[in-house]
Amino acid sequence: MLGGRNIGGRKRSSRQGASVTLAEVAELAEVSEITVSRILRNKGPVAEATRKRVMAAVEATGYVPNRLAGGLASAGSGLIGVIVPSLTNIVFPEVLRGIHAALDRSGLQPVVGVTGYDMEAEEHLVEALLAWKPQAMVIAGFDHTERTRRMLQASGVRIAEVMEIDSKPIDIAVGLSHRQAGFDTGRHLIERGYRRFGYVGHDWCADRRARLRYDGLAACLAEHGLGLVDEALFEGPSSTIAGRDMLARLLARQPDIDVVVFSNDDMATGGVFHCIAASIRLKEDVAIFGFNGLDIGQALPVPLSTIRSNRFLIGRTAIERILERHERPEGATIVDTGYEIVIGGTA
Amino acid sequence: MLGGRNIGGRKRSSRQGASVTLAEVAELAEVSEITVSRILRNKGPVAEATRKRVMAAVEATGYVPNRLAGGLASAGSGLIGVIVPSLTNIVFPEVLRGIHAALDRSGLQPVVGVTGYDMEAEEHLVEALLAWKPQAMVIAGFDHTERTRRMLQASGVRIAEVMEIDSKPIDIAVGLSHRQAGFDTGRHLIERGYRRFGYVGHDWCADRRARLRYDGLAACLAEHGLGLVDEALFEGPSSTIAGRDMLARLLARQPDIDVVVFSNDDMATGGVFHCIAASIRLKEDVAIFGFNGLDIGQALPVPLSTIRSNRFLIGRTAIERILERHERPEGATIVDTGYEIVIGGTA
DNA sequence: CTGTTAGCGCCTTCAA
DNA sequence: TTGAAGGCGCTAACAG
Repeated sequence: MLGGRNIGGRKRSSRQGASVTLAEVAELAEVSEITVSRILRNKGPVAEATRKRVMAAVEATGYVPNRLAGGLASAGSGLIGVIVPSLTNIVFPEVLRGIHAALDRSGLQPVVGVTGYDMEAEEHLVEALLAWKPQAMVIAGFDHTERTRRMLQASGVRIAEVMEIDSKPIDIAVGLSHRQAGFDTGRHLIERGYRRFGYVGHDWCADRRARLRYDGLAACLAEHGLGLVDEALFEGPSSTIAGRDMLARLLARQPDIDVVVFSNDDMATGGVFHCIAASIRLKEDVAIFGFNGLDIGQALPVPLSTIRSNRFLIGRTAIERILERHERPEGATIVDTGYEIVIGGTA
Repeated sequence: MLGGRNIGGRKRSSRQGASVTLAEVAELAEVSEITVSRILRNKGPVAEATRKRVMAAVEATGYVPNRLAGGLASAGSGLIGVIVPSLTNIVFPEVLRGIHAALDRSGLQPVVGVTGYDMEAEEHLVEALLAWKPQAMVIAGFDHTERTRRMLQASGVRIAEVMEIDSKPIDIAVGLSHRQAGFDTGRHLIERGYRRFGYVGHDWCADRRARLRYDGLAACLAEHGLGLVDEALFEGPSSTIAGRDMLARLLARQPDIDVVVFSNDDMATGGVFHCIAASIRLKEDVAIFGFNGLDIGQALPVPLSTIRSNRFLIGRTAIERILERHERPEGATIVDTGYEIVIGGTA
């Protein structure tokens, strides 16, 4: 086929992969490089006959375009930088899912960095990812070093700061108001008749959004002339075990608390487990309230009362908004993806 | 400082970011481009004075290297392609964690693709990621289309197929034998005196590894002259809710089953919830056994009996092995990351 | 220790 | 409808 022309004459670098280049495909198809390039990108007019010949050559050689070269020659790299603090906490993989869903078949690929809730690490990652000349950048939260902020600002590309909307973004923020969510938690529980509030939380240094919810809750209680009876804080990341242990500790100190607000569903699930194991009746003896609306909470023997944040939606929306417009607009934008109170059976 | 030299004279393309280039830094520092390049990469000998001057220029300009250009000019892109079937199932984020951990400060970045358990989608992803000329490729499982396998093979880069080791890899496999794990599950439970086995599973089309475990279990039972009394299969992805519902259904049909093996911990956790809600005594009335060894299982009111696979280790090991050697060796390698039976309290 | 030359593989701009 | 020339930003290989 194709006359079996020998394309071996060209001097080939002996480098990685020794992959087929546009030039080789062009030679085999007996057209110029640019014609092959045009056909592969569906750009500009091409004769059907030429297209067929070229596609055959592409097939025959097993050509895979080099996007490094493509990105360098044209403007965009076709990469999206994504920075999350953790993959352990299920909420971030869910944001990633949303990002992948929105990116599907766009020809763009996410390059993911994980900070481990460390702002220094984040700074290095931003620098590293910016070196790929990404089309855009998605980053969790507003907690950046001054230099990180400068780099993002100077990059000129679109920046989505996701998860929260309680601060002013560089470009666009997508998420929910954690402070308001905390406030609404308090109001909801007060309306349901609870008065003696406890709180079980995890490390705030790492998770500033948990702190915002706490602040909102405290503000709400204060507004109603109430306050937290007691709180138990775990010095580490949130986990089911931590929630279980901390609730045990809190109830040992304050047996007459009637509702405990947890920093998130993982912790709250642990609280539910403690109650089951210790034969404490949920809601009657003590009520439990979480945050996130994870699937696991709804599968518990008694469905967890909580607030559903929309992680998938956050990821998807961030990408959608960013792709709408390639250049960064003048003012900042805030997109509120909202939240809903999930009634459940534990509060 | 630096005499405030004007670097504006150079014609600048008005393209994306209009970012600072090596040439500009070089001009400002009054050295050649290659010198700046060397300094930034710590390659070759450089006078301390020059280094200082160059670093100052880098600072002053806010230079960010362009890795597209760097990758094109040198051999490696500095990208690692990673393909997973899902981010919903927590095991894959855990593998990603291992990958990120091993990549930390290596200067390599993962580019992640998600297939949704779809081999067509996987094929597109492999093609797309290969276009970035990745240094290596990590991909979950052995289930690829013929073309996918050809592309991976032809790429010449190192390929790690992770999660399982029950088939022959293209280059290197890192994971555990799911068939053997299933077999050992059977043996362990038989040793503990269980005889009337039930099985609760999820969609096998998507999750072939669950199928392998099932086959191993069945083989073990057969070897002991036993068989599954009954099984309940959920037509969809694994989830806690599904496990809960399916166990309810199974026990309604077969009240005298004494142990139920679940396709994984998510499903098994649902099973535990069903028992708690229905006041079925775990182990006495019915025993439950999972697979994965997730944290959630160990935080349950009764810790789940299960098998711990080592997802983090799988991800980390895959990267470590791959980075050991840049060229793909002749023969295939298999790395068994093993598993342990977690005794727990449900079986 | 530093610079020169010559690409990497592709795409943009112009011309035919 | 196709092609030629030049360059994207960087680095390898050799000089000096």
